[in-house]
Amino acid sequence: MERYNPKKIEKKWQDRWEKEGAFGVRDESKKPKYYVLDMFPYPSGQGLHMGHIENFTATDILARYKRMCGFSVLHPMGWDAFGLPAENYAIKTGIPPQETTSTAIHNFRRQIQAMGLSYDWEREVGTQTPEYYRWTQWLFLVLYKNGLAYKKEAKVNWDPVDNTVLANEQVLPDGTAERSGAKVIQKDLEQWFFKITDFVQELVCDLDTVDWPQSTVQNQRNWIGRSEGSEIEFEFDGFDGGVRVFTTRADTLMGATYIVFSPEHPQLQEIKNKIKNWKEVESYIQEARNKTDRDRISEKGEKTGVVLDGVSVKHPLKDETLPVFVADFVLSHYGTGAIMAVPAHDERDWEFATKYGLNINRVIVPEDGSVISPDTPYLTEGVLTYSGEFDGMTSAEAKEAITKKAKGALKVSYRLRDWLISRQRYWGCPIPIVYDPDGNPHPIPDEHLPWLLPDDVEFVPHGTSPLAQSKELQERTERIFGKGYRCEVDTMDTFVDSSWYFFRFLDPHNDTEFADKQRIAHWMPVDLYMGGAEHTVLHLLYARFFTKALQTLGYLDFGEPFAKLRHQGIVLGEDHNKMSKSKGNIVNPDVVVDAYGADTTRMYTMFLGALEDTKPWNSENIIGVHRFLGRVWGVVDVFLSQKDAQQTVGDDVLRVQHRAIKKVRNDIESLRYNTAISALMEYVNVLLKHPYSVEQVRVLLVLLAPFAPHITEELWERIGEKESIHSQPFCKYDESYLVFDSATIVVQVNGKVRGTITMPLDADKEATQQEAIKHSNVKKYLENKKDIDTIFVPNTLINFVF
RNA sequence: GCCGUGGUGGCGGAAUUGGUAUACGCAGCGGACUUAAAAUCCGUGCCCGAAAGGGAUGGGAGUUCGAGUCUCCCCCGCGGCACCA
Repeated sequence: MERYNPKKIEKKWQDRWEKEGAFGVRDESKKPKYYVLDMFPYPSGQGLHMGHIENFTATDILARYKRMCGFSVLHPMGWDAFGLPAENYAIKTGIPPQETTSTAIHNFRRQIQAMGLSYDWEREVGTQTPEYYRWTQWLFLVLYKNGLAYKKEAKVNWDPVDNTVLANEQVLPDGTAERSGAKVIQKDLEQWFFKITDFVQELVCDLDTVDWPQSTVQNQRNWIGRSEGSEIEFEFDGFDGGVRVFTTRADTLMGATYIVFSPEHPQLQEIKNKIKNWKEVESYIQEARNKTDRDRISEKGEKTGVVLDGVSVKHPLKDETLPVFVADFVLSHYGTGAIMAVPAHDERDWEFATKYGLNINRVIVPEDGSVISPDTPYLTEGVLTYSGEFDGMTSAEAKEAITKKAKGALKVSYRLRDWLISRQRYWGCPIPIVYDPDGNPHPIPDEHLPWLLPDDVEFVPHGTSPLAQSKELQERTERIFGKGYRCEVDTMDTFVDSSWYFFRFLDPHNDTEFADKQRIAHWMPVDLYMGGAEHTVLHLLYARFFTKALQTLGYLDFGEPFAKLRHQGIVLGEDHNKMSKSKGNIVNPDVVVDAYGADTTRMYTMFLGALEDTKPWNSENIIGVHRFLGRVWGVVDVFLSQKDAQQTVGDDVLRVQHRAIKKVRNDIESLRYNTAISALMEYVNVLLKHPYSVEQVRVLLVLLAPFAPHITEELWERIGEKESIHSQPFCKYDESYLVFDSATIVVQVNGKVRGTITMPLDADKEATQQEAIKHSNVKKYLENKKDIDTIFVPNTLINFVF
């Protein structure tokens, strides 16, 4: 038989699998289901990167394994195809995004097929197709009709380079846009929002019910930012009404010395005739409005504010009045938009109080009675002092007691805000809303969906949405709805497209529903979802929100879409840095596949290290996996040439064989592919040194099939099998081969290893001890020793201690 | 600053409940085959030491007969959040 040459076999099998539709779902009803899903890629012009290869290979191994274990496996692939890069490219070159996207998708599909990935191509979806976005629009309208999508004027993040509004999530901590890198500015615009905050409780609680990486759950929690506290009212002194504040430290109420409004607080307008210095206050508010949240902080931490002249409030539990300020360090969108300041126990309030010469009343001391510095705020909880009847209480006790006494209420606040989905861009899903001549919004009726994206637009941005220039769109709108109607010209954030695609895969060609109810009931939730950790906040939060919204509206009977989630780690360049064009360390999958074949590329990517770890690529190490496949080829070659000779297979070989089966099974189930591959290597190393027969060859090929689908299919055929190896049942192990009749026991003296002995299985302490002291290297340490204790662990270890 | 996560040979990395640290692979070294090279195969393989032995899992302490694994303190890397009261 000739040498192993992947070029000669991989294409052959890929073509055959495609022709036979080998990986479509069959037998949906009889077998247990398994839905294994990849985060679908944005089809960029660069083609697949190593992260995709790692991601897709990992799920492919599991999909193939589950099929062999008798599951009906749903394993689809699609394209998150709307988005800025294609549009920006169009602005530069004039080539329409439709064209570049279609080219990119072709290239992605070619690369994916060259990897031998077992997707069900019948179910391919692309978010940019009218068949798909028709249902994105339907989803928008469902939310709209149920009050979960609304339009309001809002201060929004405006990206002056991409000429679009951004979600908070798309603005980096330094105040620049994630995409363009431009400094984001503030602008007041009418925008569409989804009411994700309606589901905030479930979004937090249900995190307890999913099998997700700890860090991802934690990131979601951080983002949602739940905190328990109290709402307490401070009445105005001399006129009706009061200021409600939110605090998590009600225990410090007796130390509150002033009140601060955020500049956007609506109550300021209501009481403006009481404010003697309104002019000054108003100009401060105006100034603050022009700043981003980021700007407000980054001014070297220096806090600014203006006192409200003529306004003060009564302390709810003390006979005191407190001054009131407006200051932009207080956020309008969190809590009640106003705070009680306790400078003795809050860094920000301390800073502000120091600057403006305000009172600082310490009311908490450490529980252990230690002395604290008078020059800094004391931030930790402790015991109350100077708090009248509450003195001596701990912070925890006082929070409730003080809230009650002050006629406040316990309250939970969240950091999460509603999701702004309007984008002033072309290459996205049109928002299916028309405005009548009076400017009132109306949903576009179902019969006009999909509401098509026009193609008579220029791509160069003008600061308005590109759709506004489309003659066809305006004519269409007036033809259908009447003279004077105009339609919404913003498109949706592409995260909307990608937040429900996992439903569409269940029923991609359905033109009456987003997906058939029975199919949803059958396949959901996703059993394993795999993708990059960069989506731990946005995509996953939005997908969970949609699922919960659809559940509430009766379309689903579950609230969490992804039962189990895992992230593949980042594949670094050979220099241990993140792959990037500028570093010139990008490993191109096409080049690797061309050099070694898909099977080697798949296996090496999995052999790099633990799936979830960040690990560097190494172009020298890959040869090891390639050699391994060459040896597998050799094992079969030897078998074929000696087929007629009678081979006696030793028990040692059988034991290794069954151990390998068990290890490979367990490791695949727990996604530890690197060690599964090691086990296969050990098995092959043993076969190369001992006689084996057809059984060992079959086991080897079946175990290896999920990892290296081409070579195993080829060799399976060569040993005379007629059916595809990928429809064979996966190997089972026989426990009796894993039980040994003797055990190697480690002999230690004072905890140091001095030798090993072999004992019958389950030998008792007495027998083991007697055998151990005969060991020459042990004997010399035990001579002339008295009071020897013996620690004995059956079948494992004996330790002499003195 | 807060939350999470990680630190093991020259390199990538293994190590069920605490029980022979370094599996598997790369590179290295020695050898076989070959006119030669490539490819392939066999052997070797943490450090110090001639050996006996001793020392090693970021650093330091502790629990234990026994610690990569458990506890505490510190250092460093990575990810997230950060004026959220």
